[in-house]
Amino acid sequence: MSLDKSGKPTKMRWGELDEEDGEDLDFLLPPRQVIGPDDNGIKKVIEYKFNDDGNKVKITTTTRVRKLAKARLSKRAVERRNWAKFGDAVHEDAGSRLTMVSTEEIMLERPRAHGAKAEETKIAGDNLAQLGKGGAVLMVCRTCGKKGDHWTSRCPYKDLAQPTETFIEKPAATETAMAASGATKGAYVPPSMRAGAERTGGSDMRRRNEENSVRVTNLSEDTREPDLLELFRTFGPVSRVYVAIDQKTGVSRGFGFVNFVNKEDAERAINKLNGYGYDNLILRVEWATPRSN
DNA sequence: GATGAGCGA
Repeated sequence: MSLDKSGKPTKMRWGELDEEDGEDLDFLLPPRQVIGPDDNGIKKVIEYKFNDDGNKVKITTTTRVRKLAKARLSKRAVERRNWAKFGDAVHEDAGSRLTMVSTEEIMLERPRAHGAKAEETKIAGDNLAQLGKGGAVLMVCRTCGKKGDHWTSRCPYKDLAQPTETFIEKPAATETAMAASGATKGAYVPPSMRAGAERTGGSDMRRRNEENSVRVTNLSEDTREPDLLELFRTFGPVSRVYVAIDQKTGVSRGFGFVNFVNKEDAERAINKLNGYGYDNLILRVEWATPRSN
């Protein structure tokens, strides 16, 4: 309970609360201040009020912070309690509410997938501008770079590892690359096409994607891609696994494909796993014939 | 016995 200097209770009773004479002159009073709690757990609150006679009264409330609670706090926690408050909490009585709902507005920055948004919009705008002029060729094959002829998926060279000098010139510098292909600023240039990239002899051109493809048949119905990967990865890096699934029933069709990065690994896998008992069935593992498309 | 899905500038 709080007492003022004369020993009279200072807290107003509920009944008295709204019965004062309308005037609210509280803003004329000095601000309320909180001191402590000090090392002994003593906390003082100094407030000023007008009493019934309209005189300014200083009210000092002294309380003892519960020792028990304090004892439970770690040293670090006690230390944190003494940190200076910031934000809206500055106006809060220390310890009056341990948790408070923030009324502050906090702007969150949205993460972007890649590149700057501003840049993207600009690019889109440029394309639109070109469209407007009617001169834009939007169909550019990403494999061979040919414009207006076919999509990447229809590229006659899509199974080849890299475009050769036959249909795309290797630029001297990145800037030239962008200028030559008419690409917008910031377009991706694959490492193999960057200036200074070494070109391995044209003869050992490796096939892309579909190469070192191994067909696995006689799989049990519940064999899934992770299982296949688990089984085949012991031979070397695997670039892709696929298990044919019946689109209607969702059931495995009993065969799949595994693509190896290295041909030798694929070969060893075929030799080792063909005829290998797996899930009570005997696997057949052999080279896959290229996909017809 | 059997050879794969899907997207779009």
